[in-house]
Amino acid sequence: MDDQTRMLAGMGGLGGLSQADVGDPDSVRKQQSLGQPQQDIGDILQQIMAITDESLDEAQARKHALNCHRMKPALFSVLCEIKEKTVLSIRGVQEEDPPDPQIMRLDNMLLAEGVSGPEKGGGSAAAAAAAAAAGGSPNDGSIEHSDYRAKLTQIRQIYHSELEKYEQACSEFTNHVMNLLREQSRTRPISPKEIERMVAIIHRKFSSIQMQLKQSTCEAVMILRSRFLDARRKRRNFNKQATEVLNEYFYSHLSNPYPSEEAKEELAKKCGITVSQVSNWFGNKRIRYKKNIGKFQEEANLYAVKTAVDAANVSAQASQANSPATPNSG
DNA sequence: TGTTATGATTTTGG
DNA sequence: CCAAAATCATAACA
Repeated sequence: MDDQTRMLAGMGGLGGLSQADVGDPDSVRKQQSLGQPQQDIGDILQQIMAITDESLDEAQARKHALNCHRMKPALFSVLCEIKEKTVLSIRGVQEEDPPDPQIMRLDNMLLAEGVSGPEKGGGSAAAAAAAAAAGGSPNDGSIEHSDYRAKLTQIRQIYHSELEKYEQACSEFTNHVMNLLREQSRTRPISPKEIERMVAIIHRKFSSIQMQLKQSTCEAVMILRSRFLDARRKRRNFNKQATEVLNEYFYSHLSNPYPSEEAKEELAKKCGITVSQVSNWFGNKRIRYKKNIGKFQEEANLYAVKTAVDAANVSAQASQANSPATPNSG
């Protein structure tokens, strides 16, 4: 709380309280009568200086007395004027918060990752978009994906609750300070403009804390992302039956091994893999077959006889309807 | 432990 | 945007 006291102390030096001298018609009348006031002011100043030497109780009583002094409003307005001239002109220039590029970047990233954006629906859409952007193909419905989304949701919840806490603390503190200043503005010159400035300072402080939160959230998302990508990179061979189905299709369509979207979907269903995995497989197969036909000759023959056998079986089964004596080989 | 096979990702070209 | 080609990373194997 050192900061707080320092900030509050720093406030004292600025501004004039306009309503203090406007509101009191006495101050005008008193200022007009010369001679007497000069002595009064000297008197007041002397008493103010003397306060520091007195005990707390005495000082308190004296302060109250000074507050009620008939010359107080006049002195007050003079102080305001002086402060206005000396300090405000210097400070008034470098105002207006420049939008921090750092925090803008963090904001954008959190938005892009679906952390700070709209809840649930939009969030998962953004996550899917992020996943799609990370890899060429969206891997639909995989275990890792839902895992990733669950973790992201967790991060989002933590982020939002922390953010809320900070915002609440900020507004509480701001209110506290504002009340304090308003209270003090009765005894020392504090302009509303200055209270505003004070609030801005507090908000800046809190937003720097928020930036830390955003930064660590970003880091967490990045780590999660990289782990997610690593997990996706982990290769698991397709089962034997799946590769068989794929190879069968490939070698029986060797002249044009480009399955249509529907064919891909069917193959995917048969093999228990995704459509993009089917596409990957055919992409890899085409290029690798083309690169070294010799190496795949054996395989090609194998599947050629396989399909031939299948065809034979089919025709056999067809003929079985006519003559049920035909035996099938295993 | 080195090599190959293979699924996934990235880069490139139309 | 799609497919080829290159490349990466790991499973499977010798």
